Amino acid sequence: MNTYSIGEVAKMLDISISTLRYYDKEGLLNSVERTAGGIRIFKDKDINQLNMVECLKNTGMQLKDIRTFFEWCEEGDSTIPQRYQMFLNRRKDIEKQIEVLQNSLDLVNYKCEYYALAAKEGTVNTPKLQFLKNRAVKSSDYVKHVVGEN
Amino acid sequence: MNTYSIGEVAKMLDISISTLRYYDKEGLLNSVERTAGGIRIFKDKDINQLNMVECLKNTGMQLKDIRTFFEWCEEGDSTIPQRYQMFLNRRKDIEKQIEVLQNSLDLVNYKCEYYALAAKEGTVNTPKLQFLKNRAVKSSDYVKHVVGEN
DNA sequence: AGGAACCCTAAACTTGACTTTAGATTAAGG
DNA sequence: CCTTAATCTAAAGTCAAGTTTAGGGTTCCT
Repeated sequence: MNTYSIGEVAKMLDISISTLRYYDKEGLLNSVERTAGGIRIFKDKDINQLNMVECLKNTGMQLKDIRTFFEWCEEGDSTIPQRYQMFLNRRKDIEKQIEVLQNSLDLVNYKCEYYALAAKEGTVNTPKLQFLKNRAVKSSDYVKHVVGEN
Repeated sequence: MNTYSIGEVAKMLDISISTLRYYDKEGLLNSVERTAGGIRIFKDKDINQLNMVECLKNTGMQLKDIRTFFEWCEEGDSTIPQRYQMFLNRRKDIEKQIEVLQNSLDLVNYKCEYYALAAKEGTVNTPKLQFLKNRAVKSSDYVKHVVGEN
């Protein structure tokens, strides 16, 4: 089993040392060991847990909820239902986020087209842009809803 | 042209009144008019701008950058290149975010399967779960990278 | 044994995006 | 005119997720 200092972990995972210590304080690194002198010794298991933290954080989960999940894991099989429910919720949440982003991407794609043309024409006041706008508005509910003058 | 009070706008867009005032203070509502007595009068143009704010916020943009964009819009055609570049950047950013979320979703989907089975078995210590894990790890680089014990 | 490089904690500070509070003003209806 | 609901501002407070600072300890190498 490999071991790593906090500095090594910071480099490996591209997380700052102070963030790692902060995570520890917040209970996200329950299992890191220490030397007799109090210095943290990270093992592969901890690296793994940190990867999980990053992943859950990416989905918009708060640290305190991630911590709760790890606590459930430590509590053992009795918390399987909670953990299952958490991942079901997470799934719904992520799907919703992707949908929202996809809508924004539709609008942004339209804006890219719009400004590419505006850049070529040197102005925003040209009939070609009206044409573009009409086309976009017909193709997407979200674009129709948000598209403005600029 | 319709006009709306701040309270009406708040209800229509499901944004709190204090948030609207905060946006105004932060320069995101440059064009709202006021009565002689100083009360805000929102027009459709402002509603539109607020929709744009929501959209850009959804993509993770900061208010001050959204404000900069609106300032560019007011400056006129000379800022078309900046605006174009902004939307190109936004597009890249959103695509990256969707990718990250998709990876997390892959892992979460695996976890849902995992815990569905664990819930049925009443425990996490069963050979069936090992089988599931091996299968998942073979199918996705990201799942392989993050999947841990729980 | 001594020094460089690394690590430690506690506590205060930062940032972004709001929300809350307090006290005053305005607008609309009877 | 008077009340009442809605609005206003300025300033302080909140919350999450860190970062920074200050002042010490620990390890490793020679």
